[in-house]
Amino acid sequence: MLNYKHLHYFRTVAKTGAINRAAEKLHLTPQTLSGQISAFETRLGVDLFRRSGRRLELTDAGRTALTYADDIFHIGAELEEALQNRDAAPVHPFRVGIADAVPKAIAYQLLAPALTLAEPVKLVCKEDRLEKLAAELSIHRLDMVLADRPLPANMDIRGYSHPLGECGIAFLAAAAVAQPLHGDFPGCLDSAPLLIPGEDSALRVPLLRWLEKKGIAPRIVGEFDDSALMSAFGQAGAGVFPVPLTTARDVMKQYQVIELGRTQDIRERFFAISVERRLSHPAVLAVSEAARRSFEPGKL
Amino acid sequence: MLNYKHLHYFRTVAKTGAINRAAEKLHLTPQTLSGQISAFETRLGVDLFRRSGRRLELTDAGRTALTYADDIFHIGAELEEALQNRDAAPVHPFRVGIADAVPKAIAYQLLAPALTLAEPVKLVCKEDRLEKLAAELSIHRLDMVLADRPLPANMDIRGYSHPLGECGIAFLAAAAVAQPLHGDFPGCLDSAPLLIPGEDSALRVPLLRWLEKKGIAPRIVGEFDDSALMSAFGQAGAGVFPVPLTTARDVMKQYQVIELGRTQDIRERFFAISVERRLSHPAVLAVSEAARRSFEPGKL
DNA sequence: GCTATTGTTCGTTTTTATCGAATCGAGACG
DNA sequence: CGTCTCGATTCGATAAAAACGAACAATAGC
Repeated sequence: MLNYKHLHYFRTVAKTGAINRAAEKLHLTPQTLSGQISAFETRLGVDLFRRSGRRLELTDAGRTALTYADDIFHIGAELEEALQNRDAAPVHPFRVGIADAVPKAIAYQLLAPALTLAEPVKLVCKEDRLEKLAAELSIHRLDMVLADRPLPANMDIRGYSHPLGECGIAFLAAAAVAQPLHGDFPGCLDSAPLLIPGEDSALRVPLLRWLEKKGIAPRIVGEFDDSALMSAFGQAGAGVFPVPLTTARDVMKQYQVIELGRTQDIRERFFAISVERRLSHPAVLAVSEAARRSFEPGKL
Repeated sequence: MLNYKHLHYFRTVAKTGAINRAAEKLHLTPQTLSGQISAFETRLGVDLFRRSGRRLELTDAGRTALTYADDIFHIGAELEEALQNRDAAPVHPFRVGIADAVPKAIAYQLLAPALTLAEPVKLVCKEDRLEKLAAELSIHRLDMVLADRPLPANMDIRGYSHPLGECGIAFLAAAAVAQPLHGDFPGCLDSAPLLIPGEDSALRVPLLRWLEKKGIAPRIVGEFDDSALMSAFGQAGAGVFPVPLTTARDVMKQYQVIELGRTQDIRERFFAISVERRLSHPAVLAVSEAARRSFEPGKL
């Protein structure tokens, strides 16, 4: 029988990337966490982490375990909520799925218009991998999905992807990281520490290709599915990280990082995916219309 | 934070219907289980069971919690399996979803041909509600879904429903239940205790309509999503229960029940749902072809 | 080569889960 | 109506687990 407490500990460590931080988050001491993780690995008979130096990184098995763990605790949270709100008014909420790769600030920016409609709507957000969200969309458990790419063709789902807008990207970094870099942008990125989006992001491939074409070879020190986590690491000085231009100003302010440079060659795009060809849900409509305005070139 | 150990205990009690039996299954004493369940309810702030006499029955909240719990432990089991078979040969298995409403005997009958193919296939079965299975089908995590209805139109999934066959149904009951009934079939069903399929079953509505049209008003004493569970209750003398004719003979033998009568007016149908229009997966093809033979009228 | 940081090991303490014995309540039965 | 049985429950004692403190090992940065 799987130990779900251990699974939870594992997930926290995997998400934060360090036993230290996870221990703090869980209100535990590092030695406890270390022991529990080892016990978990022993019971499973599989190594979840590779100990490289004093650093922990997920093994292949760890990565698959993490995706399952995400599912499990996601449903667990839903369960709790379902039981709490059991006697609440059965209002039909506006259910939006947000692909992991979409920066939270963008998601907010895109969704905000839905909250200012004449009739008040209850917004229910769910974050997950696009694949999962699309499946939920197909069985009408979501009204809309926000993603950084259209609905992939290999998913046999009747859905329509409405482009919301696109923009270039900016490269940001903490001052301590930016200072030592020499040369102009983008040359200064050469051999600089760089954080890149994870495999689920549509940005990843164009970004790597752009670097290659420019003859720039940064040191890729981290890979993040979640852009907020990437920003946090960037703030801490882990490396240079890309953000969509629409949010660059806010990120710089919030995370106290500076801009190294920007390019319009790499385009970050955003889509609203719905099952209806015509956007009829008033909230979906509001989001879609507002998006066109907010991505006007003048604003960037 | 949800206590997953408690959730597991809860699920076992809910599934077995009694603390006693659950305790035995879990290798625990009843008093432990009782205490842990109470603690769980207290922490959740919701009653999961209603204590009616010395019997336990699920509350409304309990029922919803159970469906979530099923999901959670289902994924948990998948996780364990995924980690165990990590170094096994990456054989691409034949992944079949079986809607809850499909009797297990039928599922076996339909799938058996896939196991006798020239090249051996590894069959992976997953049971769930049709809705969930269809979603997994759409993202290619299943090759085929067996259901008792075509793909509902309100799910916006590109899938094709291939009719596998159909048959009438038989009404079975334990001898002790059948004896006191007077009159011919179907009149004898009037005011008889009857078990019916749950809401997810395509059979439910036609069955109720048929009874109404015949002017028969049985006492509906139970409702089951799972036909095997229904048969078990039927065997124990809970009431008369319907089964598809194709399996009537086997059920009568296995559960020591007798047939009250049969009708061809209510049709139980079976479908294979796949994402491809043309059935190309050899195993899917084998299943589909064999189905036509096994449902020949002569065999019923 | 120091030093701060990060993860681990070991024995002890605290918390949680479990059990045995006894109790309660509902239904069955003479 | 009492009595018996069965299932759930309460309570204090006991066992298992999780968590901690202290000490240690390894590494990256200075």
